[in-house]
Amino acid sequence: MFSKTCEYAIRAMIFIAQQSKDGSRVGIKDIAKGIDSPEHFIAKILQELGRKGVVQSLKGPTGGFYLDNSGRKTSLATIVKAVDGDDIFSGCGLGLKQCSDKHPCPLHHEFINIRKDITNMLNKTKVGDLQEELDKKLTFLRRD
Amino acid sequence: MFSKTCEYAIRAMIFIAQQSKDGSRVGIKDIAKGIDSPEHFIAKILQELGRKGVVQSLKGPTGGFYLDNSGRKTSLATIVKAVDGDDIFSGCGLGLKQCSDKHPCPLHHEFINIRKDITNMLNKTKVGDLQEELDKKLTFLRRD
DNA sequence: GAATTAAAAGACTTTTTTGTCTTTTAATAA
DNA sequence: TTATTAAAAGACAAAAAAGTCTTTTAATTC
Ligand code: FES
Ligand code: FES
Repeated sequence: MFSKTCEYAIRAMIFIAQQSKDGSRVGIKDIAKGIDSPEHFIAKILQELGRKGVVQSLKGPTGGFYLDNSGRKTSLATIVKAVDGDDIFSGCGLGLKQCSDKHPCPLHHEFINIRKDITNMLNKTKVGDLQEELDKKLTFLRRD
Repeated sequence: MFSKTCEYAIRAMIFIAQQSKDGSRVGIKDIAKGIDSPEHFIAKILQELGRKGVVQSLKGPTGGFYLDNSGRKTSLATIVKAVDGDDIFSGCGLGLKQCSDKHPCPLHHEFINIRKDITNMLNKTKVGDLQEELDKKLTFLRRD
């Protein structure tokens, strides 16, 4: 469904939302541990998200990654688009160069319903909502 | 959603169903042209599907790939499982090692509905059904 | 201002996926 | 039975994704 990069990105965003909700920042090492990802790899991913304005960061002592209240309202769709592009939102399920109602592939009619459900789900699901459930220990970012 | 390999596999299966419905066989070159895929690559994919009994083939003159009436009832789920494994049917959407109701990731509750829809769709969609729509020129296996 | 801290940048490596090519095997046709 | 045809097998190559490491830049603390 998502690339490994994108899976890490989503998990990291939720973790950062949780760890920075008091206005503090969280470092790469803690993020990597918190979501069970390779440290340098998630660093690279977050730098890219930083460049695109999806996550905030600050260098130096007390520095790290954080999300403000508006950042907490970021949808998963925003993250997925930034990392994986919009293939999942508009691409053909059977790999034709273009998905089109006028020139549909054999799976088109079955596929567009699912694609719409995925799109709706990603659009309506916000990082902050997922973080709240995480706080209540109803969900988990890693297996131990 | 699916790997390139799996996209080609599904398209090839539908094409083979179409071309072999009169009891004849279709060669690799025609398949590659018919679904717009690299010739040697789809050959390799179909060999693997052949080993797993998902498609039939015969060597020599008048040889090629074909599907009998029972093969035409093959579901997309069978093809996807043979090629991509069952990650899409049971894997965690955020990449945790295991998807579990007892230890759900933040996306679990949103994701399992979509996963169930995908599973149902792949199980109920049969190669033969898609081939019939293709015959009516309602759908297409390639652009141009 | 100097030392320290932590992210940014980017070069590099490994693994996986995708794609290509050549040789072998098996079926048919003459 | 020999030539021909077409898939099977498997080695090989290229590209993309995933992961690692080192150096640079920018904050903070002393
Ligand atoms: S054309 Fe394939 S999903 Fe629309
Ligand atoms: S645990 Fe992640 S989808 Fe079920």
